Amino acid sequence: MIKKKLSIVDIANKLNISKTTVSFILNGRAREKRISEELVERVLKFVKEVGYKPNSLAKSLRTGKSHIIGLMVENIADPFFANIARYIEDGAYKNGYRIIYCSTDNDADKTRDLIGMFRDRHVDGYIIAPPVGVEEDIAELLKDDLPVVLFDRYFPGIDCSYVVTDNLDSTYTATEYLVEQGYKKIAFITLESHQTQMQARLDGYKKALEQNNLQSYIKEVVFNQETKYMLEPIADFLKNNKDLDAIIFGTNRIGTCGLKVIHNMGIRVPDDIAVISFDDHDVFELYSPSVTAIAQPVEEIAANTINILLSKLDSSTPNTDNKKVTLQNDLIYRGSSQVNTKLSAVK
Amino acid sequence: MIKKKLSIVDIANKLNISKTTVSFILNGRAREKRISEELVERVLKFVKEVGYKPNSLAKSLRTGKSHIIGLMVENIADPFFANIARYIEDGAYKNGYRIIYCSTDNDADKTRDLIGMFRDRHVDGYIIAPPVGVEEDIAELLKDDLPVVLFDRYFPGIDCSYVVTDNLDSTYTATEYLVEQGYKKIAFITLESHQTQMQARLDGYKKALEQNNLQSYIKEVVFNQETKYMLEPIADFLKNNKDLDAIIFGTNRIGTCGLKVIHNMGIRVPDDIAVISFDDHDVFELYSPSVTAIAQPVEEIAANTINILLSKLDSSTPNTDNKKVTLQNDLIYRGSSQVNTKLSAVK
DNA sequence: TAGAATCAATTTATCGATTTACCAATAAAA
DNA sequence: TTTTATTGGTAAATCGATAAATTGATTCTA
Repeated sequence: MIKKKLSIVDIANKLNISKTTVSFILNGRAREKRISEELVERVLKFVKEVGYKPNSLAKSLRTGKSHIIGLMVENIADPFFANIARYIEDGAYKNGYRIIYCSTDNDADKTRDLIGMFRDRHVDGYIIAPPVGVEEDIAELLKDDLPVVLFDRYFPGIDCSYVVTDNLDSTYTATEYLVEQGYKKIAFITLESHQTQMQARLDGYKKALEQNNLQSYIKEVVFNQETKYMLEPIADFLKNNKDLDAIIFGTNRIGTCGLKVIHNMGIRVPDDIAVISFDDHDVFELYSPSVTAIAQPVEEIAANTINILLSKLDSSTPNTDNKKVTLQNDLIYRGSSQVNTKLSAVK
Repeated sequence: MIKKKLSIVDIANKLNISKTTVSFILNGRAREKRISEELVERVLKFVKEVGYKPNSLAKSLRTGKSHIIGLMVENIADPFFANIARYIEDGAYKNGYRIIYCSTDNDADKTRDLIGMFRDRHVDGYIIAPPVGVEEDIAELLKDDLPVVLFDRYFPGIDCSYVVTDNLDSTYTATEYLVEQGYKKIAFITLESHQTQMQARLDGYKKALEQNNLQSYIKEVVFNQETKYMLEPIADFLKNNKDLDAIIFGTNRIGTCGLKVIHNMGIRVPDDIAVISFDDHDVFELYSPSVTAIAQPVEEIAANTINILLSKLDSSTPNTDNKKVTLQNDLIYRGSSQVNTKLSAVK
């Protein structure tokens, strides 16, 4: 007894009226089209009764709007992106939009392919944490007047809305903080990457060291999904630089990997070595003693991103300039009695 | 110079042939429809040249297939679900399917709404970690012959494919393990939930205690997105049960929350209290000393789930019976020299 | 009183594909 | 010679919605 799905034509036939009338009523254009109250009610009642729902594919084909937002993150399994995905989902959902997501793995070719797939599915808007190498593809989207918001990183040469954090200032402040505490041999262990946010983090570190005439110790690790392949190079680096007294990790992933190495090598934090990591994570809070972290305002990032996109999608708002938002990170001091401080206040 | 997207009609016109012919050629039905080699080549060449891609909305409307899979998890920000989402995405992607996801928050009403939304978007298949209360909605999907695979939990009364893990055996073995070590006052702190997997975890704990004539200490915490609201009840429970010598946590979330409380209260693990948590997490590995965990085979769960769904979607495979898979969890012994063991080997 | 405006819908076109049904010309079979 | 098959396609129907153009009846205006 499979009840075939009803179409608008079925509704119209059952009520002996035209499907257009039904369409107008269902789209709230009854008054505008001067359709009698009585008929409106009759239709609405019947529609509710039989549980009719318009086929959104057909609707999308005709209107060109899919009410779907394409979300491209580096890796949905990464807690930073997973959390952002959740907040974005909530914001979108409340406004009648759905999310179709995918992970780019920072692979430009894969990303290009995914953008193409989003395009031919006619997503209404794009939220992208873009890998290096897709500048032209983003530019293409913009040229075709499609709503795009980048986050986490951006392309300096492209005029596009984005939401990022003050990466450079954060690592600068964190490094300065370590210097003030008397640390001299401070390493920066990060992922090998040419993305703006990763470069900025590195630059902040370099800037602080230069200003203090300290030597830099930089290790760039190649990303790998398999944790063991990330542990080895970190372990090697630490073995070859036994005199380090502090480390800053460039991402949460490298930070947890680094802690595993430190843990395995029996190095004590902060007695043997001080540690600060970019991105906050339960691990940093629970590690003994807990680890100071540069916490990105995940909820704010997501809220800004989705709101900018929604306002672009809202045809009633005039097509204003692209919004470029830089949010402040929180340096969460741990392992001492200090109070957390907005980085601005530290500067 | 925005180039309007080409349609199949444009292609046909430019080549002075019928759109039907173009369609046949593009869908690989040229031979079947006896279209000349020469024309096939001419069309394919031209299509590639102008970069024409069929509008997948129109295609979906006509064929009824969207090549989209709907994925409903409890919360995409939870590392367990985020990881599964990632593996499922990969499996789907390789087979030409895309994922549209949403978080149910274990809310039956929200889930019902989301199922409805997936339906009218004509997703080809459903992957759902269902909350209690949507039995009828799942049954409805099945009645309409839509491909559904549940995971993480299932409904005993409904004949539907699912992939779960041996929750009962896992907590049973974990509890037995603690008893063998000489622990007597073992608590089970879990989320308040009537889902099958949570009940099974609780049952495993109870079973082991009963067999050993030990008293049970059970605390069920109400889930809350805000961490602080989960810390309080756990802290209260621990304060009121100061003589506990071991705790088993029912999920990774409650486990990390529990560790935070333990950490804050200055309780030492395992000197003051032994800890085992369901689900593995970096936190458990890095906590000092590290925490024994019941690791669910995330990749296997995802692989089984997506494969079962894909085989349902593959019309060439006959519509076989529903597959009901129970995978084994890994008890990862930490904080001692023991080797990890498949639970089966322990039994 | 002819023409315009209003009312309350309806008819028809359209979005961009797939699919069914058909066709004209030639070759092979009966 | 008539019938049937094969070749190489095409025209039209269809999926389920929205949008534009149209309609016939009534009422208002000059």
